[in-house]
Amino acid sequence: MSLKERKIAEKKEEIIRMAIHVLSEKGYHGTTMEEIATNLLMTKGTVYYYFKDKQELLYQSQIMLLNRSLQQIQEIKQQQIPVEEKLKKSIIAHIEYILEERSGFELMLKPEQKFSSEQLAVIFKLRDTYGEFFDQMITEGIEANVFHAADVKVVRNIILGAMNWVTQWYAEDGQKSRNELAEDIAVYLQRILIKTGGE
Amino acid sequence: MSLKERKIAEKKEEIIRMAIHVLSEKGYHGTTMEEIATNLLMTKGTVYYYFKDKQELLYQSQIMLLNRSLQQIQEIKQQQIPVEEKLKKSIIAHIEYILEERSGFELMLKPEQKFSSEQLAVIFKLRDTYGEFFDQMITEGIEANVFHAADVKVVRNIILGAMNWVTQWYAEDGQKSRNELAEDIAVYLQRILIKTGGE
Amino acid sequence: MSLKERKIAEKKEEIIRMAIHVLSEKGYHGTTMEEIATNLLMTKGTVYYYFKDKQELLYQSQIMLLNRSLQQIQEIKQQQIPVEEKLKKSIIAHIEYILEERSGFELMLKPEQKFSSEQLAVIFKLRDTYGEFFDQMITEGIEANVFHAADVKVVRNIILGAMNWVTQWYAEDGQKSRNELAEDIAVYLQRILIKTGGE
Amino acid sequence: MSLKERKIAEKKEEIIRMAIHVLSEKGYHGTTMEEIATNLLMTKGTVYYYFKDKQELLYQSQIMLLNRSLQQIQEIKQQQIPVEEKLKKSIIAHIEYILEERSGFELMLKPEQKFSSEQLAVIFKLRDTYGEFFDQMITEGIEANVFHAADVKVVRNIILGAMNWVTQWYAEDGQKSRNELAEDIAVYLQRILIKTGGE
DNA sequence: TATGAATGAGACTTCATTCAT
DNA sequence: GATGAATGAAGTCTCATTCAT
Repeated sequence: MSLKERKIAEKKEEIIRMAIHVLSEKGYHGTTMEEIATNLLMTKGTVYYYFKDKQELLYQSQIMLLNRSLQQIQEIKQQQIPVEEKLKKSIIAHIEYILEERSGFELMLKPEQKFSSEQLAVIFKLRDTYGEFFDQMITEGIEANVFHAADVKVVRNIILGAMNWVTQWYAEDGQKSRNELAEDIAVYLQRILIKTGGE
Repeated sequence: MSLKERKIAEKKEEIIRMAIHVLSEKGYHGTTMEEIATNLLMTKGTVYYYFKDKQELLYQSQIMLLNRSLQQIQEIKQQQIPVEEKLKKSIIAHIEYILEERSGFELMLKPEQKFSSEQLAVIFKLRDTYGEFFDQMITEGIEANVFHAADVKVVRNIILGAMNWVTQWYAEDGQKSRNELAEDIAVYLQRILIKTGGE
Repeated sequence: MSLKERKIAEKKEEIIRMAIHVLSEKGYHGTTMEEIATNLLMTKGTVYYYFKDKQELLYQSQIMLLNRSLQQIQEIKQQQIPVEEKLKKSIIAHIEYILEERSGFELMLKPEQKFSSEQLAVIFKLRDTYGEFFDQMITEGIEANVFHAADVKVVRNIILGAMNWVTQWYAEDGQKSRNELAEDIAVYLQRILIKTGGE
Repeated sequence: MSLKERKIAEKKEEIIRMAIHVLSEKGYHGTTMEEIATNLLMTKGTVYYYFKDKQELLYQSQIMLLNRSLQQIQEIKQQQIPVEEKLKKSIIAHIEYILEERSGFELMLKPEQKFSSEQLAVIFKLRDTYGEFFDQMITEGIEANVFHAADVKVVRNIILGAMNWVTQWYAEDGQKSRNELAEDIAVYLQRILIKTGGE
């Protein structure tokens, strides 16, 4: 039984991965069940066997993306390192992940148009939780007197925007590797927060 | 003749404005010719009289948005004020404009999917020009010894990302007005560049 | 304008007539938009231009059938003839109409499964009104001392059932014409109600 | 072996009963193999193990319904009671049965659309036999000088129609129990046939 | 200029049916 | 005997687009 369930879970994940992939290239409306299926060498019918409709599949895709992000940042949070270090690691992890999946945007945009209200509630909850991790790090830094920021939420969203935007301009063939780029951006973004000597 | 042409131009602009509006709410695929037309109290046929197809209409919309942005920043560039001031004004103008139109994203994303290669060439040209304005300001600041940045292009894109992302999280009902928000963000983003005393 | 509206109304009616026709042969689920369209030498798209969806088209079909029936019986009601005569005429008209359209049943069955609650409300209202015409005739006959019946509603439904069932067994090739058959049935059904001498 | 066969027969009957049940609520096209199976806590595959296809299953359902009806009326026929009494009992039995199963209609309607010609031959044979029972009772009554009717077949079909229609209007919550209703209808329908004093 | 009827391609979805296990 | 994963045909519906008026 557990074996069978795992098989199903695997198949579902396989489909979700493909959905995320197509999604990242074609966008929500441009993604068709046909294309997802064909890429996996199955028929539409099979996809519908595992997911009741397109919305459900894309919702699950979004959930998987969000959960993975949350897991990453949660691990970083538990490490015994200075808060500046945590923030830096979080930024790097986020950028590397988003470049890996290349699908950050399509699903983030106008989710109200795409999902049901129950689905939205879950999605917003996860997003909030993720955002709050950043808030906590920033607040912690302020309390430790290494950061300064009048409006934590604004700073958090500046950081998120700068990170998410990366998929729109980073060219794989560029001079910098993903990791180098992520490191650089982390450094620049830290400058917004870090307190400097004189102050 | 010139009068007739102006009339046509006006009609086109009217349609483009509505297209931008619908686009900002429904996204590229979600925007239908029908809806654009109905909102303007005309029929689809009329829209097709002025624009040969949907792609052309949305392309013109994108062009209009980009040109207006360019105009704004060009005006700022010509002002006789310190470079920090110019950058700040540019950031504020960009954010206010993007919040005004709320359509920055849909068209910015994955333009390869939406436009023909000729159209893309024009779009990328305009985007580049816009980006270069920021690059120039940053470079100018570095030369004037008020900014510091190892990789101008990365910093430019951090700034663009942070600004564009605003549409995704700014709530009109919030405590801050658009202008206040724009000012705040401008201040935070400057921190990335501004050289501080000790250095 | 009125001309244009009439044109639309005509087209709609043409489609409705065909819908009723196909419906009477294939049943609700068996009726496809494709078949309705093809029979009319148009494409599905055209049908959808006039009716927003299948449900709406079949609902309009039902409404048309009911309204025509109501009109018939209303005309009979206003005639200055004895109540027995009215009932007889109503029965004959009903049977001839139902044999003409051959679609009485499919739409009458389980309407709850087919229509929205607003649509159902209208349908039930019309059905009730129609049934009440029969009730009124029966009651009138009782008051005039020519009919007798303890439970008017039961008798009404016996009559309706007997009439509607005709489509299930009447063979066009039979010895009796539609009119003869209708007359016969009317006579038999009257026996249920007519008071006989001795009583 | 006989045990095994009985087991199979039982399973088949179980499935048929559920098919009849679902059918009565959803209609022919609305009934899915999936729903029948799920309601029985089995899978579609199992249903297909016992019935080669949907048509076969629904055909068997129809046969079962018809055979049960036939059995009932056959028992009544053999009773040593006056013919009026037999007819009355037959009517009551029919109505009670049809209200019990609530599925009389869906399968009776347009069987040509649902079954193969071999299947149809059997169904029509059974229906005819059933109808003839009524014919025989009517004829018997005429010969016994208690009934009068010029066209037996028409009267038979009036009776069948009135009875079958009951499912369309009888409300379980009504003032009358099923039995009371059946009795009432039987009385009214008898009026069509019974000879009155003067004649 | 403007309309709106008509089209057709393509997307989503359902479901009877098969088949290997 | 029973299962359930997989399929494919068919149906509903949307929408960009055309064209005669």
